[in-house]
Amino acid sequence: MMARAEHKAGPDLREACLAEALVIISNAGVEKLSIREVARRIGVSHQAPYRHFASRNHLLAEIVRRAFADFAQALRGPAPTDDPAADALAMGFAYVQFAFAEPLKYRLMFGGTLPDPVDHPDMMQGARDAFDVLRNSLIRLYSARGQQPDRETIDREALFAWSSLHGVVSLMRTDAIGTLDLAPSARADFVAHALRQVGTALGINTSGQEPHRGSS
Amino acid sequence: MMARAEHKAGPDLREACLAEALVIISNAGVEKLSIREVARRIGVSHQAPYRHFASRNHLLAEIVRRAFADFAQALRGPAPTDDPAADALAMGFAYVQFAFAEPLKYRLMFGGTLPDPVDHPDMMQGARDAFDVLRNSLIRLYSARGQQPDRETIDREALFAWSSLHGVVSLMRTDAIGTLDLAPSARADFVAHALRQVGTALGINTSGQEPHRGSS
DNA sequence: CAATGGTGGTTGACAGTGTCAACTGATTGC
DNA sequence: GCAATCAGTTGACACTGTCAACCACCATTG
Repeated sequence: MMARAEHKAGPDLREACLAEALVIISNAGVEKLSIREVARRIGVSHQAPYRHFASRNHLLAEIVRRAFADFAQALRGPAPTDDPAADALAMGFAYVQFAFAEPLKYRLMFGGTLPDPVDHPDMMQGARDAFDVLRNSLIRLYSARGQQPDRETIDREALFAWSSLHGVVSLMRTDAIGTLDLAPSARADFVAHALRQVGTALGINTSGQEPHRGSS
Repeated sequence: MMARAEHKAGPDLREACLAEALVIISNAGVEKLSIREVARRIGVSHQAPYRHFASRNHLLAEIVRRAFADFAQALRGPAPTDDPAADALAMGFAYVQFAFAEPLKYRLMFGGTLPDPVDHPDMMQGARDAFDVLRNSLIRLYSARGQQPDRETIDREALFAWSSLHGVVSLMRTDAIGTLDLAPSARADFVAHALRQVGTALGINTSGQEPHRGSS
């Protein structure tokens, strides 16, 4: 009688799983992601996803991998002009914008609940790509000043820039910032201000824009 | 025959649970923390901890609360001298040092898997305290320069400093930094360099220490 | 064409989890 | 002395990930 529900999703069950997993994560958080729930929603047996993902973490790792890839792409987004300083700032904005436009992905990438990268070597490829984008932007920046810093210097500055941006976004997203009783405008300006400060530390003087406190 | 194991822990079962939970978390990560495992290790029934904690998250929230309290204490640690700039830098070091000395607690606080602060109002008290410590340090810093910035400015700068430090530590801890192929010395100097850069952005010129790149 | 094997799906178990409910033994206040 | 409360117990229930065995189909070969 072949009653058995007609082998639902076809060959794209893998994609369906990934899509549904994203829905779950965005609704209930990553820790609520369960393979059984994914299967249930798709209308397929609880074991079916295991044909496509060796474990829950493998499913999650694939989602994270794509998130990193998107992230790297977003950083590559602003086409380079002939002003490396402006480009660097644009990349900073792109970073923050991505974090706000795709909070889900961002949280996935930097939220700390990643599957162990050792078990999922490809997962972090996008992270490496993104870091290269940042490195290159800094190299252009230095080179426009007639400097040719060595790799250590570049890596140091890149790490600093990245970590500052990450810290900014991270504090924004953490509930920590919600529980601090901040002056309202401070919270609003926070991102722009932090970007400006990072620029300052890297020796970019935000063109035309006078720093609003007189010192230095 | 009163065989029932002699009501083990006494009134400090609560403390025993917290201690054992810390062991579990440090060995296997926070997501492996389970009330049943805690109970099992202490040698008590799987339901006993519920006398002291309404749920697994309440147990976790108490651990997090103490971690934040310790953190605030660590930031208060360096006694203020008469050099606010040096004090601010010392606080930066204290921040990073805490993160390295107590990676477990730090990960708990900023790892992103916190119980919802709305359900655990006291949990973040230490975070607010720590932020106040930072605010005060900056106020002293400005005031030593003869400035009296308003609260928005202070909050902005405090957020920037905090987020940068957090970003630094966060990248250090994330496996992300492990998967980037960095110049080795860049990784080693990273923290010191970032602290210096944050100081630069805040207008602190690290005394006697010439910035190693010539510009401005 | 028939046998074969892989591929994608199924059901059924098992151990582990959080948590509700009902119970028991001791301690304590009246 | 006795009721109440506290601290811990056992026993369930629903949920999870994952292993194992099974089944249906499709494409391949012989």
